[in-house]
Amino acid sequence: MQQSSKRASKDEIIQLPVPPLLDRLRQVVLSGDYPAGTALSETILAQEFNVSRTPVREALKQLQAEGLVEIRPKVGTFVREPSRREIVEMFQLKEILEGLAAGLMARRGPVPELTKLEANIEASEEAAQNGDSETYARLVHEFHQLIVDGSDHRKLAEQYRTLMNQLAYYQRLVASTVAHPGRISRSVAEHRKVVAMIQAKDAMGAEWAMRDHVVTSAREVATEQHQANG
Amino acid sequence: MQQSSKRASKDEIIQLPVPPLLDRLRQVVLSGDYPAGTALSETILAQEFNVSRTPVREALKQLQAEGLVEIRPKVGTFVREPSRREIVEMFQLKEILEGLAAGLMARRGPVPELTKLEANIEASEEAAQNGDSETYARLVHEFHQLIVDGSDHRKLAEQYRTLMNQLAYYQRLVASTVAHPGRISRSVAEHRKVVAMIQAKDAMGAEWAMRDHVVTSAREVATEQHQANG
DNA sequence: GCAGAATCTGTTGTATGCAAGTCCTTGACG
DNA sequence: CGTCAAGGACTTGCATACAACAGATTCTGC
Repeated sequence: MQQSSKRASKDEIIQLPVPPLLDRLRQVVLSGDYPAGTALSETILAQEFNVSRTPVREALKQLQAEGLVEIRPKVGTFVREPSRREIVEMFQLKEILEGLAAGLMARRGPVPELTKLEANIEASEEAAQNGDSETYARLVHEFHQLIVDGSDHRKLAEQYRTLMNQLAYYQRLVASTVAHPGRISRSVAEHRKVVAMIQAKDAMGAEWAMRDHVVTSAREVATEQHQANG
Repeated sequence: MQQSSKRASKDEIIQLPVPPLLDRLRQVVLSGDYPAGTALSETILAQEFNVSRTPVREALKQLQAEGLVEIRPKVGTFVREPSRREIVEMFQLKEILEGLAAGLMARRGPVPELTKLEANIEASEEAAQNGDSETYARLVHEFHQLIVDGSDHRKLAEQYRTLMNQLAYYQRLVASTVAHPGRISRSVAEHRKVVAMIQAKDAMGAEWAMRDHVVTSAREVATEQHQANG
């Protein structure tokens, strides 16, 4: 009896009652409520979450390792704003990570994610025709995530997640800017090509189609951003 | 007077007297003195480094994020041993990271690292002819590091470093196994090809030459390992 | 009015105490 | 002899107290 309850707590139910402090703090930073440069006081955060400073401090150090905050010794912790250079670098990493993922997925053959990708493309096309940019943005995000998940590569997925976390605030900025009308159909076509390559088990073709798509998207986003700033 | 000493401490001399605890603890884990699975008691480490448990605890959490140790809640901290699957995954990441680095370096044109690479190859050839496997191993490590440094990509370099840290203990294992006699000359040839592509500013060629080299090396290492175990 | 020094507030960094949990060992019992 | 339960020794997790430092502010002398 005691054993059964213990086993249940070791599976996954233990995480449901209260999410770890680290995740809650990460959500605070990623929520965007605090703009870049905002100071995050350990004391205030501790009161906010009804814990002492010690666990808050440990979590903040983790977030610093993830690149989400910057801890200036003896001064304080601040929400970090990636530099232009860092953003470029992160998109380059995004390119090769997703490229590897697509190639690996092509090698795996028929997996559940492939079916979801096909459904995703159909839904994307429909959203594009209806001009539903919000659903379309969600589907694009889902597409890239399906590629990563379908690669069945844990370390890749982990690095990809931290990378996207660092790009999250930037993504928010560009999400508001509406893409060129022609861009959407071209983007869907690129998605189609990636899926086709995976279906054909053409690993190299899938990798390059994916990388090409990421590069094109990033360039588009950069010009949008440039136009918005200029 | 007091001000001058303070300014000196703000430049770079402050880090020389005593390296940060995190780095010292990382060295402890990477040194290999404690085999995988060894328990690292916070109390003992604290006494060892003449500090309290709190900073030790923070550093250990960082090392867990880096994948070097595993913290089992309420049980203890242990030196982590990557699974076979993780090693395969990390070599795949190594492949695309170094590939990207080589490609970026090709795009950069003449940089100091390129000259060092040429010198490295000559030295490698000499070490190979003399059968000096120890220097050769060191030069191989330097070659890969030069590629990464020459890419001038900070985020890549950072991820590469943590990746190689996780592979460090594994590298130690295979470093003892002597490579096939024919492998060394082939490896040097692959290095030559990478450098040639970079000199020719052929980014794609450099990327693929580098990736091919990494894949070949990894496969060689894997079979060596397999033979040693079987 | 102004330059510079002392002060004061708020922050982080560290040490320590205590509670809670895990695991091993020892003992009792069938 | 085997099995299971209770106890103890060890660990981590958290809360709290204190010291040290950075930055802003105020005060003083001119």
